[in-house]
Order: sequence, then structure tokens, then C-alpha cells
Amino acid sequence: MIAVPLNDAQREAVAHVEGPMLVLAGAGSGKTRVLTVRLARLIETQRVDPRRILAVTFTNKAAAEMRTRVAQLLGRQPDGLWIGTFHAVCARLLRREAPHLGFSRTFTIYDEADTESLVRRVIDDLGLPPRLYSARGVRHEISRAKNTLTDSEAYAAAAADPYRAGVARVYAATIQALRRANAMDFDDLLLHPLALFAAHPERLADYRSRFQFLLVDEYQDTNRAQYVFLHALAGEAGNLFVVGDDDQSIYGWRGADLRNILEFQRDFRTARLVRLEENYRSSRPILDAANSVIAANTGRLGKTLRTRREGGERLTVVRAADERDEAEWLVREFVGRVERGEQAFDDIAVLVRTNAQTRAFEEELRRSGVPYRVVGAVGFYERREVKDLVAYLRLLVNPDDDEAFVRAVSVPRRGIGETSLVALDDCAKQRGWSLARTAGAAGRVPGLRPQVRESLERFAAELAAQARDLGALQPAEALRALVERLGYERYLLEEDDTRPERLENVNELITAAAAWSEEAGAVDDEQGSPVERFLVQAALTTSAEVASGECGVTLMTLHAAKGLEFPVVAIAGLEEGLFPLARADTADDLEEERRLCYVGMTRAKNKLFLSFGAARRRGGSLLRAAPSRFLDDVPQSLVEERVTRPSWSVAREALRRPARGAAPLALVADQGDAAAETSDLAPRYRVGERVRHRRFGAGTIRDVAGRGRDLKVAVEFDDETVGLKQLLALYAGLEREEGEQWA
DNA sequence: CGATTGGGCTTTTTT
DNA sequence: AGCCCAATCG
Repeated sequence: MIAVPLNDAQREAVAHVEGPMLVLAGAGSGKTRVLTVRLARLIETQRVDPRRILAVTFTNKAAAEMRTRVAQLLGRQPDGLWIGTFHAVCARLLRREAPHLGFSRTFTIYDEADTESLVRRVIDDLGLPPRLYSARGVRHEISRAKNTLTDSEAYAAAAADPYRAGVARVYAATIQALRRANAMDFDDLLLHPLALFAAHPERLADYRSRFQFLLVDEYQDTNRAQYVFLHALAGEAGNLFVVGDDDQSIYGWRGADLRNILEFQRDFRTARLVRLEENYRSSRPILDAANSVIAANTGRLGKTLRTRREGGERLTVVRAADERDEAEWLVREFVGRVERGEQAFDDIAVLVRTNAQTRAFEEELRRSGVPYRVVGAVGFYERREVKDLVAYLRLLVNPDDDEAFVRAVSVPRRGIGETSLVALDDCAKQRGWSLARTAGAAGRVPGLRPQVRESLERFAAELAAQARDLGALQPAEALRALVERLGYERYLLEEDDTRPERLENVNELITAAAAWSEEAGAVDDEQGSPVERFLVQAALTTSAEVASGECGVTLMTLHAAKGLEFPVVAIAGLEEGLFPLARADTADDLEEERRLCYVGMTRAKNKLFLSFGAARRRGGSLLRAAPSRFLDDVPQSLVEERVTRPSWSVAREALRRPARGAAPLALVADQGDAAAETSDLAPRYRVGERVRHRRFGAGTIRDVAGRGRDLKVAVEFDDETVGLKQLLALYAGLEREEGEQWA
């Protein structure tokens, strides 16, 4: 096994074998290293069968990384190791156990949009006033209830006002509708395993004896259901190894319960505690500033990060006029640093509180011809064309998936409108059938016109026929067949406006599906057909994790930045009302905002910029803003203050809006755009360069072709059984080999 | 039935 | 400023 240097605390954590352990790992203290080395040690030194280990991470990306690193340490794949997010792990478990719970194995996973639209229909069915009951709000309320393990009866019993009494009815009806649709929402994925364990103790016993070692990353962000899940599997004295940092808990709004980590030692009496307080990431001024900011929080487990690094640049606090000025100043600063050779654009990240803030930076970066990438902006799987086609696949796999039916039946238009759908839905409800099944018997549905009846029956028959042909098709093949049979391309061209990227999205989906097939290894148990597995993956993959490989300045939210590090970080928009957000008004909310700030600051290795504008455009209007209270907590001595000199002039304003008439100005702007194009598409892989692939291991780039999205890289892998492979850079997720791996 | 148009509404973070 | 929804028209 590869020797990895460890400090005393890390060594203690890594050497731990049996019983519960809590590792309090400060930012940049090497917690990933501890987790992966311990995993490798369990397998290698303790001779634990990887099949007996369950490792849970917060994101799919973290799971993939952990697997890769463990494989590196072991020198082989840890076959049989279960590793993934809580949601992915539960989905996998439920794939096998669904029949015990009254679901079929082909159940669908509803994303938030599906759930919300279901809730909307339920509200409508129950005749509740939509003014009072927004689908969004109700969905949220139900999700909160589920996260705290409050079932609909308990919720109804506790409903103190008429609104909640109404929500209780929606809650109960939604559960039923989900069952009928053979579907589970995100929260259900966590809840159903608990129901399984309660109703079938022998299934629990099975998993308990299977998973003798449990490892959990980001434990501070687990919710009640996840806690109960772990407790059920591990028992009070089980081999439960959790790593987390109470100061980095930033998902309270999603049900994360800080008590889980604060009370770990009470819940698991024999638990040992290890603190990792030595920070290997940030320079002293950055760390001191971050410590000062987080110190204002109460109710912490207590922990102060130390560093041995001395010196380092002071922080720069930038006062700008507005968000454009802010972006302009920072981008100019970045360009300067890169021109002086101090930094590469890849080293730099801009972190923001809300996704909307990335726009000003995108514009400025484009204008300046600086390459950049936005992490997790518009979800790939949320694009309309993608949702359309995925809905079809879902419906073929699970004919009871009513949300998919509603979407698919009108794409392309089949002469079936709102009225007909309501009639169909009413009838379906009466019979307790799904929409697709009811459509198959449309002849007997009251209130439909003959034309509609015929159209519905034809649609149902078409679906049944396609489902039969689906068989063992790979998702990309299935999608191609679907596009063909639907005449989907023609539909897009005819029905839709002039947006060519729609067609591109379709092709991109097919490409992504093909890439998935290439990557997805063999599965060790009955997880269903390729298409079924692809759908699970699609449901659980967020945009943040799709795009990688492209480089440049990184733009993302603070939440998305968790777990990452960059030599240079700028946190933008440090203004009261934005960060902390105005709606964070309780003490708890504010503490979470502060933790978020701490997370952001501790992403920086060498240089940290903190910026704010005196005014900002929000929701269309320009609002005055005061500097964030978090800035008050950064000691003056650590800071160098800068004020932009906004050169607002007619010329500049005109340049920004290169519009009608002003030919010379438009020309200048055009040049800017052209520069942005070239630089954006510049090759980022070079022939001969060494790279590493998640599954295929290390290799050498032999050829680079195509541009942008279609950038293809031919890699000759060291593993001769793999050999030369053509990969799409966008999806291959290649890492440069020498890149520093350890946090 | 469905396309078009105008109005209202919202803007937090993500599995 | 953009997006979704609802009412209206063809």
C-alpha cells in the first residue's frame, strides 16, 4: 500500500478499527485522507471484505473521488464496496427491496419538479385554494415533515391551524399518489428503508450483518432520517466511523440536523473522539480571518484550526460600486495575476451566495476573454428536451409513472388537452389505475371525444410496443430509437422557436447516455436493465456533477464549493441582505450563514478576496447595500482595503450595451466577443500529457480533436486491457496526473 | 384544442 | 429581468 504521511491525530483516526468514532475534522485538516486511508487499511491490513463496508458521502462526486483514491491506495478496485450518497445507497437498496414495500423494482424516482407538479394536482383535486396553498410551499412543508420523520397522521394530529390541516390532507393524498405511480421522491428514498427495517426485522438483520463497517463523510449535514438509518444499521456500539465538522454544517434548510454531530457521543456511548485541528491548506492570514468569523457562533463543539505556515498575503477587501464594478475589478485583478505568471486561471474561484450572482461575472469574463466554467448552474437534466425524452424512458420502464405520462402525452402534441387529461385523471382515480393504463382503456372513459379516445389508445399501444422492444437496449440506443419514432427532431424544429441549442441538447443527452454506458461497470446484483440503471443515475445526478474537465476561472455557489480548494478565492457580494441573506432572520439561520462564510473562506489556500458593492441589482431594481456583518469580524490587521474607481461614462455604458446605431461601439464589443470565443474553446489538453481517468486509471493523451462540448481526447491507458480509448472530454472527467490529490 | 399574449410573481442554497 | 401561469382568441 502506498505510504501516506499522517500526523498523530490522523494516525489515531486511521488506525481505529472497532466501535463508533467521531472525527471532528476542521477545514483542510485532511479528512478525505483519513477516510480513504482508513478504508484502504480496513481492506488491506484488517482483511475486511469490501462487501462488508458501506461508505456514505454527501455528493456523487465525492463518492467517485473516494473510490478512485481507495483504488489508488490499494492498487486495485475495491470490488463490492458500497459507496455513494445516502440517496444513491438507499436507491440501490430499494431496488432490491421494493417488493417488500409494495413497490415494484422499476419504481421511478421523482425529482423536485415531479413532486411539485404532483402536489399541485393533489391540491387541485382536493379543491384547496391555490392562492393559499402554493405547490412549492406545500411541497417544502411536506419535505420538512418527512425529514423529521413526521408521518401524515402525526402531522395531521399536530396541525395547529387550518393551513396545516390542509397540508396534512395534501400530505396523505400525495403519499397515496406516489404509491399508485410506483414512485418515490428524494425524501422517500431515505424513509422507505426505515419502513422496511421496521416491518421486516429479518431484512434489517441481513443488512446489519452485511455491513460491518460504516463510514460517513460530512456527518454534520445528515438529517434525522439518515441518522436513524445509520443507527439501525450500526447499533449503539457498531463500527460507525463518522467524519464531520459542526462549523461546516450548511444544509439546515434541507433538514440537516446539527444535533446529530453535537450529540454523537451521547447516542453512541462508547464513541471515541478525534479532533483534526491542523490545517494544511490555508495561509495564516486566511485561517486567522476564518477563525475570527466563525468564533462569533455559539453552540459549537469547539475547535481551533492551526497552521504551521507562516507569512502569506493579507486578505483584500474590495468595496465596489455595484455588481458589475465588482466583477470588473476582480477580473482585472485575476488577469493581472495570470499575466504576471503568479497564477493560472484554473487556480481561481469566485464564490457567490446565489446562482444569479454568477451572471455579472460571466459577462465580465467573456468580455475580457478569460476562460471560465460555471459549476452547477442550469441543470442538464432540467432542460426541457432532456426532461421530455427522459419522461418517455421513465414511462416505458414504469407505466404507472403519472408525472412522466402527463409530460409525454403532449410531446409531441396529440390533440389531447387539459380537459381530456382531467377527464382521464378523474376516471383513473376512480378505478385506482394509473393514467397510462386508463388511457389504454380510453374507450370506456366518460367525457372524452371520440378523436381523443382514439388518440389516447394509440398512444398507450405505442408505449406498450416500445416497452416490449426496450429489452436490453443501452440507454443511448433507446433514446435514438425514441427520437426516431417520435419524430422528435422534426417536432423541435416545427413546433419550437428558433433555438438551435434544443437539438444540441438532444444530442448531448444521447452522448451523455453513451458515455454513461461506457463508464458504468458491471453491477454485482440485480439493479435492473441498463436503461433502468441509467434513469436512477439521471435522477440522482445534479448539474453540479455533470460538467467537469473544462477549465478556467471557476464560478459557483458557496454550497457547491464545499470540499474544494483553490489557490485564489474571491467571495463576492458580501452585503447585508445578500450574504447573510435577508430571509435568514432567526439566530439559527444567521449562524448557518456564518458557517457558510467560514466554508467559503477556508477554501482559499494563498489569497482571499472579499468583495461587496454599495448597490446591487436585485429583482430588476437597483438597491443600496451595506457591507456584510461578516466583514466586521475580520481583524483589520489581516486586511488590505481597496476601493474601485468606477469609471462610469457614457462610452462605457454604451459599450456594455452594444446596441442599435452606434456602429463603432458595436464593433468594439464584437471583437470582445470573438476573443471570448477563441479563448473559451482553446484546447485544454495537450498531446503527450499524463491524465487519470476514474475507471481506466492513468494514461497518456495521444490525440485531441473537436472543440468545446465535442472536444474528444484519445487516451492511451497504461492498463493494456484498456488500451487506446476515445473519450469526450466533457464527460470523461479526466484529471491531470500530477495534480495534488490530498486535501 | 392549443397557440398567443399579457399579467403576476419570484429570487437560496441541492440530494 | 426573466419565468410561469392564466385568460383569451383562432
